[in-house]
Amino acid sequence: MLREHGPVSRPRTGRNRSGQARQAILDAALTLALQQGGAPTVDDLAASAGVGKQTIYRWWPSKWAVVLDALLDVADREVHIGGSNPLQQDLERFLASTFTAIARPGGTGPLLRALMAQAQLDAEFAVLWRERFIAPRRRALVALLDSARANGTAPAQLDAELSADMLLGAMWYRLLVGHAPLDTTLAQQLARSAVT
Amino acid sequence: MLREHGPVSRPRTGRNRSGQARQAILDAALTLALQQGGAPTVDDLAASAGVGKQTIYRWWPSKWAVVLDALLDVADREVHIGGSNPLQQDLERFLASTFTAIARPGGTGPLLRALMAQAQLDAEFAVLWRERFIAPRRRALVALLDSARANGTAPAQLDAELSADMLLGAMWYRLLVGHAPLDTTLAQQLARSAVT
Amino acid sequence: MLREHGPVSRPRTGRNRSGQARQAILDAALTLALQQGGAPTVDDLAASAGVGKQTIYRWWPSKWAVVLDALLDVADREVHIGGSNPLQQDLERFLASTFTAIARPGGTGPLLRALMAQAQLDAEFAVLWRERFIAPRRRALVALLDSARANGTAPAQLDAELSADMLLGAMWYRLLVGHAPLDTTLAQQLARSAVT
Amino acid sequence: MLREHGPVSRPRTGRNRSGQARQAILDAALTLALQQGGAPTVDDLAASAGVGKQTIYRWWPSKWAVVLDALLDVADREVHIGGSNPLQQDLERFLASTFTAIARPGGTGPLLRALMAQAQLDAEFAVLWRERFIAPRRRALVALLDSARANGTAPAQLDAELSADMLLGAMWYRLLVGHAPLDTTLAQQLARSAVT
DNA sequence: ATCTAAACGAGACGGTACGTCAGGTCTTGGT
DNA sequence: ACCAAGACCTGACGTACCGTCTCGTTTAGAT
Repeated sequence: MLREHGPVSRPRTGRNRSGQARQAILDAALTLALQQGGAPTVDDLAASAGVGKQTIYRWWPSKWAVVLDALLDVADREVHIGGSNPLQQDLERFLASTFTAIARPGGTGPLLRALMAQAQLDAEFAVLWRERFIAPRRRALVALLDSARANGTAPAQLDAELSADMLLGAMWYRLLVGHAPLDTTLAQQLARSAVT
Repeated sequence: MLREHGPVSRPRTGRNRSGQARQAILDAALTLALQQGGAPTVDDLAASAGVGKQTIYRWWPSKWAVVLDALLDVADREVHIGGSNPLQQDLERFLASTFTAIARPGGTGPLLRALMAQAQLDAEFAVLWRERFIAPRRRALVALLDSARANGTAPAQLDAELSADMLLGAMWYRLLVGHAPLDTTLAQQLARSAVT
Repeated sequence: MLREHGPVSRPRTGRNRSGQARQAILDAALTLALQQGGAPTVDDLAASAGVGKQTIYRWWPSKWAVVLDALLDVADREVHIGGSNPLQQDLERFLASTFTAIARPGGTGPLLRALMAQAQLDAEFAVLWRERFIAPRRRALVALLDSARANGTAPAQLDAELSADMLLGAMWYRLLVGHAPLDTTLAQQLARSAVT
Repeated sequence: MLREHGPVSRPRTGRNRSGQARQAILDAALTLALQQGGAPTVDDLAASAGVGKQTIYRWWPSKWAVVLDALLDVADREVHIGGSNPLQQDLERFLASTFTAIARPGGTGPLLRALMAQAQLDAEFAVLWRERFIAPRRRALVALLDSARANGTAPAQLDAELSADMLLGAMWYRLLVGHAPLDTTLAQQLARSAVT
């Protein structure tokens, strides 16, 4: 949902937004997007949600924003953030759970690839993508690294920003290029490399 | 150009003109692609090259393959591979020259983003992209890292494959997300992190 | 206003119909319709009248019915029916005044064309159009012709129904096709042709 | 076919217009239009003709122009023009054959109504309609009336233009209003009225 | 003075059709 | 034989209106 109104300026009248339609759209978007590994056509999305196209365009600037919203509703369900254990352990768990959510059958991998691709082609969506998906996850990782340095389980000279880019970069690079899998082995290797 | 003809078996008349068309297509592709930061429409490309659309599809499977070819013609012109100096020095030069070619005004950054995006949406192009662009560059970096380990300027336990993914991953991650620039500072940081 | 209630069966409660809204709708309809030479969109009509769309659909079956009502409010203001003079004179006056109301700048011509057009596309509206606009005017003309035959100022063998169709037909044909103006010359010619 | 090129200015290259597609479009247009008594949707028309929508918009400014072209291909097949017999006889035959083509089951009546309606709503189409359909038919009738006056089977003072408007006007008025049928009785009455 | 019910402005909703854009294929006539 | 020009089919897009369906508010007769 993008058109959030601030504190009510004018007494709203008129029919309220249909939560039913909103949810049907998000559900259909997620289902179709996971099935196809990309955004469905707007017509398919509307038809599958039992909704008029205008209702989609009324609330989202593009179908990609819908898919992003749908994704955000389910993302992080399975991701382990941690923060109180030795860094290598927390990091490995974080990465492993992330990789699993992405790479398992029916996982979000194809969807993430399509969304990252769309962010390259559509500057307007790029903003949403960066601010609502990429940045929060990167911030969480940076925070994890910083707190580890503070409690001594990470080297003092560790640069959290740089490490985050290398860790997430390796993940995305593998996901986008596909030359090697995102598996637990990789999670271990990355976690170990971060603490040395 | 993908349908490379073997050594010319029979003297051909139209060949001269064809080579002319091929170059016009590549030139137009590069010019338009750099201008727009993405692939032009096929009609625009053909018109701008003074060529029929069919002539494009006769030699390339899609306009993206054209753009890739055009990119390969100019890529690496400015990239410093090295190999005989201490790793940190070679690596920093390699990364810095790469980043410059990408991030300078009129650089290939927007083009790389668009091609990486397209590789996510088009499985056929993904193969070309991986084999003709991504893999060679990754191989060069892995070779550099391996040789450095051999001559002792890199730690013995360095995992070249993993390091390559982290280094290139960081680069692509920044390029695709755009949260921070690809500059010489980053090159230094990455080079230093690789030798520790 | 179409939904006339019969004798009150049950004691009515609830807010009364707003005469203000009704008039605002008719005014807006007439203004916009004359401006644009056709029916405005329902949204425009409602907005321009400061009214909800439902208020329109509560009282009229379609926007066309609104425009028809608006037209009936102003039609015949300037039309001279006559009946006591020689047919040619009465007829000429009737036709001339009708033509003027239609063809003068800001006249109802464009509106009549649009309504006749809509009657072809919408069977439900066709009934309204025929019964509330077309038929009364045709009846008036037939009555005029019949009374003229009775008082001897028209030929005894004159077929009033046929003549009415020819006179009104010529008018509508010129209005709809636009190959020649609806002017006083035409009124004279038609009036003369009717009495021979 | 609307985009007639003048005398060839530049040697034409490129694929020629597909006569097959053109005919398929016209056939589908006629079939669907007669079935539905109006223009089909552009999607239906394209699908039914096995053609892309763009192919329709490439050659006709609107679907209505297509339907008009389709109608012109079949119009006049059954209309008897005459010209060498007494006016009343020629006229009656002309009108009767016209009425039959319009009013018989599966006739062009509904289509003519829809086209006349569209001409009221779409100024661009109105030009086509007037010039390619209405005017030629009116000219034929005027010529018939004029020649009859010349050979003495029509009154000397007959005004061919006015009579044409009254005859065709009566026809269109009945067709558009629908208060009475277009039958042979009407043809007789109109023919008789023209010669008195 | 309350209650009930209808009409009201507002505006979101499901739908239909529109006209446009781009991709990749096919066909013609000129060189 | 090759090629420019360009017509073709396909499929998706985003927009314009339509007529219906809520909202919460206002108004007026019945209790």
